[in-house]
Amino acid sequence: MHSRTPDNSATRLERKRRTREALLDAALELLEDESFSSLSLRQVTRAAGIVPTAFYRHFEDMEELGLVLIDESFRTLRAMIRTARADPRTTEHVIRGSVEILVSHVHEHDAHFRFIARERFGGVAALRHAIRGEIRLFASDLATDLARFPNLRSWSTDDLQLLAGLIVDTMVATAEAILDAPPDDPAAEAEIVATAGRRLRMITLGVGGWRSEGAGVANAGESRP
Amino acid sequence: MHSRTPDNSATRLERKRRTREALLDAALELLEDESFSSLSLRQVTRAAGIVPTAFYRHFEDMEELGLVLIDESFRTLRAMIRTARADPRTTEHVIRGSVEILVSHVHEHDAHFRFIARERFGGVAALRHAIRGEIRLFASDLATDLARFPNLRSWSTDDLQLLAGLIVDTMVATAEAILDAPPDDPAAEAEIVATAGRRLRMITLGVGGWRSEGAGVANAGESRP
DNA sequence: CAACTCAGTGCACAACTGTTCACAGAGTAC
DNA sequence: GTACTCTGTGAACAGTTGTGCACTGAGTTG
Repeated sequence: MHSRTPDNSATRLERKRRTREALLDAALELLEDESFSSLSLRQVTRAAGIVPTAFYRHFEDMEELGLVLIDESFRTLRAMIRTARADPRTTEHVIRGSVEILVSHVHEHDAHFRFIARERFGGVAALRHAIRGEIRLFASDLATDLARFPNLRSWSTDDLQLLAGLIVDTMVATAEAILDAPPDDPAAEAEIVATAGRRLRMITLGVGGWRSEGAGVANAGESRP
Repeated sequence: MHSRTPDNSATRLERKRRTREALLDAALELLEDESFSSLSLRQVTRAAGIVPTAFYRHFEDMEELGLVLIDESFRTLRAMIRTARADPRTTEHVIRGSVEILVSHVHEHDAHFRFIARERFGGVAALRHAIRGEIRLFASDLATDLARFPNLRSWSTDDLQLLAGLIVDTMVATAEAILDAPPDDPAAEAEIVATAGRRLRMITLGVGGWRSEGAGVANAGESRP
């Protein structure tokens, strides 16, 4: 072991990782004011403190950087929901907990969430599709989790997907509302949170009376002609 | 009235109106592929067939053009919903009719809706706020309409707003899903429509068992501490 | 018919964009 | 210690952007 880079081992890769992160951070911050498609490579490198051409040492494209940002964002989101499901007792508990965790995480990673909300239907097709795929996956995960609740155990997977989709959409709308609310206005935010909770409760009330079209009667009006 | 421009009266203003419309149309078409903030004045004028500087004869700004587009879009939306409420018998009728009308109008004015969906959380603050205001107003209108239903007559305005918001959000999500679906794929779209109907039905089922926090018990957990 | 209005033109400018290329110099490998 | 690797540099390119300015010429007006 003559000179196996004894203690400052990752010095080179570490430096690279750091400027890469600087690029991502700079982009994320710039994206609070404008949308991705209008964000230029030069702006990002300028904010990151490197020369434009050095960008290509880390990403082939601005699009590639955008996809990495999406991946980052949903990684935190996934961590969030895992916490929310750690202690699932009743639906009421889950509702209250989910909303709380959603809110706190939106605040903690607000730049990421703002980026996601903005690009969900933004100008860059690749980002749109990536985000849409992640949300779909998210709803799918929720559906399998919902299957564990006693009062939903008899539901068809189709109905569970329906319910999960409705819940996820409500959560997405809530997150978007929080991001759009005036910052440092606890009253406005409290109302959003309260509304989110009531909405979810209203939805779960519908669950009690729900009877699937595909189960009880015939499968009427569904994609099967 | 010696020469009150007898029959070709609006020739001049008409020509102006026409190129103005050409600008708006060109912008709308370009906006199908990219977001507003990345759309340049020159692109629009190029597509409209005029020279860049002539743009200023019609709009002071690109932003002003954007706001006009939003106004246009919601004008058609408003016309739509007026039709949907023309014959309100039962909630079931209203649901089915609303979804149908929404779908047909999204198709008819898909460029407008795509623009709205894209800029709802896009990079330009002025457009975001304008759209958000219009949607809020939309939900408000729906709430007053809901008040006419027998089974909702006893509801508080707060609860009606809640319900209306939930419905509008679901409709918005549906419209966005339709726009994002592969075009000319009737199966995918039929599924979206079916899901929308089922979601709305699930929500209205919740209505039956709903008991307002502010009415029956105390106003628990609301913004009043 | 002469005078005027004004939508659209054409040129110019400085600023910014993405990407190329040869090159520096610190970090690493042997 | 020498040779190599590779992140970041700096100049240069062709292209695009928004906007100012003096203009043309058709449409309108009295």
